Amino acid sequence: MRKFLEPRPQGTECAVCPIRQFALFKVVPPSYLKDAQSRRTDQYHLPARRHLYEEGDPAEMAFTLFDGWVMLYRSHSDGARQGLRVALPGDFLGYMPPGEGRIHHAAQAITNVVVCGFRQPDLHEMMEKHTELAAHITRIHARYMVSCQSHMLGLGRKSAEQRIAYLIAELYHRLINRRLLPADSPSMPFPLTQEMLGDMTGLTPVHTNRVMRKLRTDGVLATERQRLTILDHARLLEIGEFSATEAE
Amino acid sequence: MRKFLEPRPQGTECAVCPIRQFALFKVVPPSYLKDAQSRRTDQYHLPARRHLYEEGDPAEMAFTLFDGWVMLYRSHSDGARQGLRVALPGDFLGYMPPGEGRIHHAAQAITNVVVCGFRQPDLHEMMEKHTELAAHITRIHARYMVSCQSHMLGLGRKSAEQRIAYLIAELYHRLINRRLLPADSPSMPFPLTQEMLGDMTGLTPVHTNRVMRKLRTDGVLATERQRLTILDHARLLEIGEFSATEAE
DNA sequence: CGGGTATTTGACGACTGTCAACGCCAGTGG
DNA sequence: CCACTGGCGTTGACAGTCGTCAAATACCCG
Repeated sequence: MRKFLEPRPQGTECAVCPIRQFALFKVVPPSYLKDAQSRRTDQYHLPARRHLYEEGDPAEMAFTLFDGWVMLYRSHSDGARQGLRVALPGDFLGYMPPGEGRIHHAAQAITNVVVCGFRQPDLHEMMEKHTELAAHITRIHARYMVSCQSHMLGLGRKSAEQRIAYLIAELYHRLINRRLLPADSPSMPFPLTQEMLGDMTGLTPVHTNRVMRKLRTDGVLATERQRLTILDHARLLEIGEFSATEAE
Repeated sequence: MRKFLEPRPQGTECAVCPIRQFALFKVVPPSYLKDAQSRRTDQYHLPARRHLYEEGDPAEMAFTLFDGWVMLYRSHSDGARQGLRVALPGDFLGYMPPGEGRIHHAAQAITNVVVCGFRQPDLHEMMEKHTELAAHITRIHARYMVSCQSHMLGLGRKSAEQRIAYLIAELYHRLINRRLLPADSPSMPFPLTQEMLGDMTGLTPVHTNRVMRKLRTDGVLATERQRLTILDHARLLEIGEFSATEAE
């Protein structure tokens, strides 16, 4: 285990998002769970802003995110970051198939984070023994791919306002679908800084701010510290062209 | 088989790119090949500009591309298309894991195309029997994901010129890596219209044209009908920030 | 030769980026 | 308790890349 991953201290639960399901194992029969348990490392804690891994790191470990939010991104030569995905509790990060040496993106903790780590070779071995696991990882990847493609459509063809509205709507519905937020809650935890919002949407922090102001003055949403309230849900979906059926 | 897929007439081989390997099966032991052969449909021919499938189609079939180029894209509400990937011979298209009802992108033939189709349920069944196949599809997906992420970095953070240079360099190196083009060939088949180039890079056809003109007058490349010659390979990679190691 | 498609070019405008400055707030240390 | 500091959010002025609109030219195929 990397040295910056330390056992989680008592009483430091992440307030943002407690997890209630663990994506990697929920479809695996209980008999395999023992195998899995014996191979996984303990839960580890990573403070906000630290990296779980960086671009070019050897692909040693994959992680299930138990608690907290993580941003996956790639860097441009001028230092700008392009966000690839906001990982929420239950997400599976950093997996690479056998033979791939290095990971091509970075993962940075947005909040304090709890992960469960697996060694990649152990995962590959388990996948060979348990086809359900292989099928499940394939399914997870296919879903990521679809959301990745929606994201590409946004980056290439949508306006700044549409991209931001889409991202907020997507996060909101993913939280609800995972039971990390009550289905009727108008407000949600929102630990992203405006700079990170810009990273995800391919915008500069300054322009992100302008768009957020517009969404606020238009009465679409309101922000408090680390929280976001959706005032006009229908309009948010309409602006972002997000349909509630497409969230994972 | 869909009605628009017709058996390929004699003597209509696609001149652009003959295939020499079939990605889906090259790692599957010969004993499984018989199983695969018995399940796949025949080879089918699709003329340029026709769709293999469209957004929202039920996910019945997946395809291995034998010959020709295919563009995968998603559409924006205003009708603009965002290209997701240019599929080359050997690529695997349209696969969805079990339980997914509909495909979320469209696939349009750029050139005349030959594909080999598989019914999705057959694929799912085969994957359960043959873990190598499941692992291989996972590997294919992971690779697609990485190139998808490079594409996102480009859409979000690179200039028009960088995106176009990157795309051309990527296509060139993918053709070479698949032995569809001699390693030292300075020129390549290039059946994309400038409009499709713009679709792939998130630009308008007009601006695509301006960038292509600049690349031409700067002596980086030259175009003839359906062909593209790279005059200054080093500079093309430099502009696009493409490193030859990242092509599939 | 004719009609449709693709490419090319110019003028203009808008969306978004850049640069710079200021305010707010939380945490820190005196 | 208060000054200090650093991070984040906010705002304005200005610039530039890229999109829009329109039209002319070149090219392909029947």
